[in-house]
Amino acid sequence: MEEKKQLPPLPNVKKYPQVVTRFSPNPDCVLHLGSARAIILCYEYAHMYKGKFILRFEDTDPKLKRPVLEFYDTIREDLAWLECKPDEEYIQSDRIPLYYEYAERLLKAGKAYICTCLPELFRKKILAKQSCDCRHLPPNEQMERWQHMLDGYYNEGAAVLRIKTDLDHPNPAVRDWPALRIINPEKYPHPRVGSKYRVWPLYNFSCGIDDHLLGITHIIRGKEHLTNMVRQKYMYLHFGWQYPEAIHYGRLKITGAYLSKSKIVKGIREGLYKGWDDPRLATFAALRRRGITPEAIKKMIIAVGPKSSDVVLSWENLYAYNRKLLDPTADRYFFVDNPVQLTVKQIPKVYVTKLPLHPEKTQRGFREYIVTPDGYEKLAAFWVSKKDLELSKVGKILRLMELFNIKIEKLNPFCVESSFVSESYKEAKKAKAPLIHWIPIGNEIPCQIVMPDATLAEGFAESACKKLKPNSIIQFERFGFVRIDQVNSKLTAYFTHK
RNA sequence: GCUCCGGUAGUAUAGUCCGGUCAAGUAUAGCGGCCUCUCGAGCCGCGGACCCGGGUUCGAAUCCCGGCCGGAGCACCA
Repeated sequence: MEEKKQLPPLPNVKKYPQVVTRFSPNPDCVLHLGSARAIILCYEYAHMYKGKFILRFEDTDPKLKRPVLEFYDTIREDLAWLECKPDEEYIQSDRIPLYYEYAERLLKAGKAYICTCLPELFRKKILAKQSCDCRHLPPNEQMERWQHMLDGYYNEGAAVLRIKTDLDHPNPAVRDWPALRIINPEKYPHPRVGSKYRVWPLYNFSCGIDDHLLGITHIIRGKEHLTNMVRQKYMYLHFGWQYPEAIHYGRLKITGAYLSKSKIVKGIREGLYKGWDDPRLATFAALRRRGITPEAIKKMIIAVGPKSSDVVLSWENLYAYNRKLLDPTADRYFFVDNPVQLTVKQIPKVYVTKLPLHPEKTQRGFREYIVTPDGYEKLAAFWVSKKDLELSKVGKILRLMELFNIKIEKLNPFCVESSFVSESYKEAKKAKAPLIHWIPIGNEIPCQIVMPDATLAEGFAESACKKLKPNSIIQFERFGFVRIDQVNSKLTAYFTHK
């Protein structure tokens, strides 16, 4: 049984009236398993302490990481699917004037400056722990330059607002970091606010301002942001703000899956993947389509916890969590992969078989099939999997599950002949007969199963599957769990796992 | 190269702050058995780990130093 794994306590909870966390994606791509750690940790901690969970879209780069309108919604949907609904939502592109206000405050206080140096020149200076000339200009001149950033006097790339830090800081990356830059609004309009703004905040600025303004008490994000915390702390010092608690967890990977946005986007653009929900991807859309439950993801993430070391999860791990949730609830059906015809002779009577929908929960009901022996030979025909017959030879005894036992008499490539030997299960056991599943010919529906590697398994599902609803997760016995995707004249399902 | 993190069984995690109860717990995977009209589930059992080397100490997975390995950051990205 699965232990009820608890998250370790959050630091300094008592310091704050209420715990507030946030998940802040850039809506430039769909979400994938790599984001699960941020989302679930933030949500779970907020709820653990009866706090607040905020969704904040960080869409302040209309040029390099251009947001896409549809992803705002898919992210909201993914969060809803994960049952991590935010209490509040903010969009940074709506808050640009606010950032300007704080930028001006810093400028006026001499805590920031507008730098018009060539990037290479600035780099050289900062590496040598030297200040550039712009740094010393008085506030009124800085304000003038600031106006020029806003009014278009400076072109894209000509000026940047920098936050003053310690030029002696051992890490050159934190020295006088850039906070706002110019992006040509005509060339790079923002999908939400169009060409309204030409000065856009960089991550450390907008994130730092918002974390304070929204009252975030605990920042939970990937450790790639460790130096960003160091940078932002200088700004907090300038404003006299107190920096929130910060937890930087390690990267989460899963063996064999690409969890990088750029690779996913590239694969889709090149047609390698069929869409955001291609089964080979570890996007939430793909996991959802494959029948991975949000609860399984949640349990796995909570088990992994907020450690700062990287983790490489295996699919088996995720499957194990999922299987535990699915096994008690999934109804059982037969699917014959790669069907081969099997005829059985000498069937003594009409068989009416009731197959339980769940082996341990017969109250869930049954599927019923009638096997009527026909003609002089008292013959009936079935579909069985090629794989099951490949292992048998003439003379071998097999049991058709919940039906009767047969003996193989003739093996042809597309048709196997056999005859009835006995009815009881006990005899099958005594003979150590393999149990195989079957579908009476005439009681089938064509069925296609999309496998995790995007290949197809084709065959027949039993006719009872016609009543299934898309989205339900069932188990095809001896085959694996699948999620029903479409039901029409043909059944389409996605393979979940064994 | 520089600046930071981190290294417990195949995988993940507990323990590391505040040394002994840890010859190291748990889950999953593996193996064996039982059970079951699924190759699913369940039950029982088995094997499997503290990166290396020094030091401190009566005693170190836990503290100190050195090394090795892994990761992250070093963008007018987030």
